[in-house]
Order: sequence, then structure tokens, then C-alpha cells
Amino acid sequence: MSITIRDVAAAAGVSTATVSRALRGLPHVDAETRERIERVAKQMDYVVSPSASRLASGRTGTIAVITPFFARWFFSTVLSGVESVLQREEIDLLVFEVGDPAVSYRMPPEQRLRGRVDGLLVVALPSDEAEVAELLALGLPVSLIGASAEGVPSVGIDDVAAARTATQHLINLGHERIAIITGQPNPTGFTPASDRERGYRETLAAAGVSLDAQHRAHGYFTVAGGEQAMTSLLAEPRPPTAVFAASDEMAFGAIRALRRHGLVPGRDIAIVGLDGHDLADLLDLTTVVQPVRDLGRMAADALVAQLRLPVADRGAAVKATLVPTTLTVRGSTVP
Amino acid sequence: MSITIRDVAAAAGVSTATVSRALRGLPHVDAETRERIERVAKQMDYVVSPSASRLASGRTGTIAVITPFFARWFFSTVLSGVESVLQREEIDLLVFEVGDPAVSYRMPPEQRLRGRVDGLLVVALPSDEAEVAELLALGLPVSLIGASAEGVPSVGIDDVAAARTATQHLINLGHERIAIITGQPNPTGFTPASDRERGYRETLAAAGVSLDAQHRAHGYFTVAGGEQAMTSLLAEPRPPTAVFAASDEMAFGAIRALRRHGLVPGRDIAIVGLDGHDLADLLDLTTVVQPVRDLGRMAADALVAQLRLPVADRGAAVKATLVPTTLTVRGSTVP
DNA sequence: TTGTAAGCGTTATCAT
DNA sequence: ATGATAACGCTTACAA
Repeated sequence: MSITIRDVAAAAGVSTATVSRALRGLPHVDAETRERIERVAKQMDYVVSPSASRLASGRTGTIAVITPFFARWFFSTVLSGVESVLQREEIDLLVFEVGDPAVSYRMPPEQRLRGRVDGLLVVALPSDEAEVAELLALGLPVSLIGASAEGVPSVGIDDVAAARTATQHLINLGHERIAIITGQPNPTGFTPASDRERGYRETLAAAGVSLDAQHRAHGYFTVAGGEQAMTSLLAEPRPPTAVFAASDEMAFGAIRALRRHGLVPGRDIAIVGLDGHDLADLLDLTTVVQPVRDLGRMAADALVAQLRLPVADRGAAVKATLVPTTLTVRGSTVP
Repeated sequence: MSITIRDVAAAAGVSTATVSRALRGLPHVDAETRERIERVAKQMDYVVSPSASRLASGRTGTIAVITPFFARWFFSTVLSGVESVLQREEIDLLVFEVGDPAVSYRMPPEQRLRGRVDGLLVVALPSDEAEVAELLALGLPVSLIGASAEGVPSVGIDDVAAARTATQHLINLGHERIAIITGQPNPTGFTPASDRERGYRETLAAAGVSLDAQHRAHGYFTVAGGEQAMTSLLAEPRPPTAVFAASDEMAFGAIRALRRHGLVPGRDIAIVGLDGHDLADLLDLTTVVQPVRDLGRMAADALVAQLRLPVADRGAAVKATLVPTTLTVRGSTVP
């Protein structure tokens, strides 16, 4: 039905082997011959059959992104960064949405991956979970985004430092009752959550500001969770004068809670988030900005680099890249 | 290196043909034989080679989603709906981000699609654009989401009706100077934009409310655009008392503009959006809700149904499904 | 019900 | 530099 490499070979008066070499830019092909083949191929509108090529070569030219969500700012932004690289590299992008690892999620069984992809990009998943470990054990090149693990390349921010920046900002403003809205109640293997909390604690300690156990609430990284968390903080005998929310979406929820109580963020209670969410500006939220799209880009670049390497040299330079964050001050924290 | 169908066949004492049939659930396999084969296969941890299977069968078990953006609420939510279906159906999901069709976008060249997918899901792209037309001409089953075209199955909302609902709501509140923040300046083939504007116009006309040409601004479906649009509306000699924003994100921008001017949405100027954005609640925005995730699900279901059909019967029932929208009233429109 | 064997369209090895 | 040709691992007539 469709044009095959044989048709092209015949039309160009060469063997299929030569066509294959010529079209893939391999060496040992006469310049003239190559040109002719390319011309003929284009004119015949020939496209290599991916299935055949994959079967014969053992490479798929495909990578998979495994992510808890699509429909949340961080994740979709990462995805966008990833795809910009893959589009350039002409690599196919397969996606799997696995759900909140803190609740219930279903990893793609390895059967959905084996033989379909050359590499894996895992977004913000606790790398110590059994399921994630299985992925790593698949033997494919892997890159983590927004999480890290021993012996696996990763890119993310320095969560401790980012939290320090946020907390220090509140301290500089003169606050002494600084609460945190954190992600999970119990520290899991998902390090960003606990790292951010650690940065907060360390900074308070360093500044000699007391840490009140009552000034900690869980927002589960969601808007609704942030709202609940803030509400409970407000209900305390001595409510905080400032809040560090470990994610912008939780900060949004907190802002909503404030409004519901007739309080104005920045005037009545200072609040700072962490993310650099698209809509932080809209809500006038001070936040520590992480370059999320770049995270996706960099991880994809790193993975592609791995793939281009001869299999032998691959595990060589496993590094955890930390990209810098920047504080953006807005109305939610005013002197 | 890896287990092949031959290994399984040998271990089960049958031919590869029988293994193939058994494992795919085809008829004409003895129950006992099938059971044995399944047992052996599982025990050997056998997984069919996708490349080989694709090459031999001509089917890829893959569909592609082509969308302008990942990192925007509507699009990522659609994607999530799509993937929930494909995960269930065990179909691979390939994604392409093509950029804003109103600005500049790069469709995946057909070479990136041919032979790689069995079907296409096209999200919110103007189907009369040459590039989109090319996709349709690819001969693959296609389903459109949030846009429609002659002879192509699609799912979306009734944009005219949704806009009517929004506008009528404002009229019911007693407003007589009702502006619109619309998407594009010029009607392109992207029907939702013009349909929403049409619904607005028709409703005003039906209610005998005059239509002021000054009460129309372009928000380009973005927050920033919406803010600019609202700002320009406010600058007019007789500013509107109510605004219909053709998307929630533009409404968000409008709200921001209001705040900047010291105006309170709902009290000083009524505003209603269209989308049912996650954060509409946060911003207390009245909006006409479309079931976006369902849109993705339904389109995926429809496409999968097509794929399961014998090739001959495919073009049969090309229908444009319109799903209902509902008005959610919040603080941005109070009596 | 099961087996045989001819593809499917490349890639890659080994000659030439 | 080019050509023959054996894989690659499965599906699917067709035969038995």
C-alpha cells in the first residue's frame, strides 16, 4: 500500500542498504548517490516505517513521561518543557498519568513500557516507593524531575534553600509567629515536601525565632488543602502573623481562607508561596520562583544525551542538577 | 536477549501461531491450551514485542493528541480525560504541543504521524486551517475536541448557548451596559470564539439591550489579554456595568484589572466567565461550566470505538456531540 | 483446534 | 562505496 524502502531503492537504482544508509546520514555513501536518493525519496514521499525500523534496530525513538497529574500547573509546565526538547530531537513522547502518589496511584505496569520506549522521565514521584523502584530497575535510562534518588540523574531546585529564602523573607519583615503549610503529614520518600519543611525549620532556628508546633498544617499540595490548613491556623489561640506555604497552590487556598475571614493577605497576615505559579501574579502572591519549564527541558536534554551515548558509557556521569530559585515579592508580603 | 514468542511456544509445546492466538484472546483455541500458554507466558514474564507486532499487523495501538498547549487548564484537563480512557484501553498516548494557532504554530509534519498512530485527537484547533486540513487528509480516524468541522466527529459544548446563558444571567441582574471580552479580533475558523460572541449578541438583541461597539475588547484567551481588555473597557466614556468574558482565564485578567482600579467584582462591575476553571471558585467568579475532562473522555471513547470498528464501517456515524453546560453563580455577579 | 510458513519493512553484517 | 542477505519477532492466510 505504502511506499517502501525497496521502491525507493529501485527508483534510485541502488540497494535498500544504500538507501537506508543514505537517508540516515551514515558515512560511506557517495555524496552524489546520497543526493539522488534523497531526491527520489522526497519525490516519492517516502517515510520510513517506524515499526520496521524499530524492530530491526531495537531502538524506539520514544521516551515516556510518567507523572502524577497532567492538569496541574507544575506538571503540565514540566511536560511542556520536555516536549519542546523532544520535538526538536524528533523523539516521540508517550505520557502516563499515574495519580497522586500520596493517595493511590497506578504505575504503568512494566509491560506498558518494555519495548516501547528508550528512556523514562519521572516527574515528582517518591523514588523510594516500590513501584518507582521497579521502573528504575527496568534497565532503561531514567531522569527524575522534582525529586532525587541515589544513583539516578535528576534535576530540580534546592528545596531546602528555596524554603529558607521564603522563610527568611518573612523574618526580615519582622515576623515572629511564622507558620508553615506543608504538603504531607508524614515524611515520605518524596523529598521536596520534607526538604521545604526543613529549610523552614532551619531558618527559624538560625534566626532564633521560636518554632510553635501549632503553627504547622497540612495542605496536601492542593488549593482546597491550603484553604483548610489556613483555616485551622486561624482558629488557634495565637494565630501566626505570617505563613510560608510550601506550594503556590496551597498559598492560593490560604489566601482564600483569609478572605473568607475578612483578612487581607499582606496587611493582616503575610504569606509567601513556593513555585512561581502562572497565577501568583494575579493573586498578588509573593513566591519563590522555580524555573519549571526549564526543569522539564533540562531533564529531557540530559536524557537525550544519555540515549545518544554508546550504551557502555551511560551510567558514567550521574548527577543531580539543582537550578536556582528567585524570590518575587508581591503584595502578600509588604513591610 | 529477551523472551520471544518462540520461547513461549517451545515451553508450552505449541506453535507460535497458537501462542499468538491464545494470548490475544482470539477464538479457535482450546480452553486448556490457552490456559497453559497463559500460564507459561506469565511465568516466563513474556511481553509481546510492540515493534514486531506492529510491523506484522499494521496497527500501532497508539493514538496522538495534538493540542496547542499543555500548560493551560483547558488543555491539560482535556488531556487528563483522554488518558484515563486510553489507559483503560491499553492504548499508547503520544502527544504533540503545537502552539497558539492564532499566533504561530508548527503542526507535527505528517511524517511524525504516519505509521506511528492509528488515530488522532485534535484539541481546539481551527479545522479550516490548511495544516489541520492536512491532518484530516491523512486518512486516519480523527476526533475533534472543542471545535467542529463538517464531516469530522467532534465533541464540545454548544458555545452559542453557553454564551447566551452567561449573557442572560447578566441581563436578569438588570444590567444594560454589558461588554464582552472576546478571544480573537477577527473571526477565524476557530468557531468557539465567534460562536460565543454570537451567543452574546443574540441574547442582547433578544432582550432589546443595545449593543455598543465600544463594549467589545479582545483578550486572546489569556489572563494578560483579559486584563488589558478590561482596562481598555474601563477607560471608555461610559464603561460597562457588566462583562461577559468568553473564557475564565480572560475573566481572571479582568478581575485583576478591576482590582487595580480599586473596583470590586460583583459590587462595582459584574463579571461572568465561561469554562469552569479550577480556580474560578478561588476568585469567586461566576462562570458557565463546561465538563472539560468529560470532553476528553468522550472524544477518546468515540475514537477508540472507531478504531475497534472494521475499516469499512468507519466513516458511518460522524456526529458532533454537544454536551450541556451549567451556570455556577458566585460573588462576581450579585444582585 | 493447531501448525506451517510467508510476509511485514527495516537494519546491520559481511562480502565485494 | 555498494550490494546480498540474514536477522528482528510477530501476525495471518492457508493447510492439515
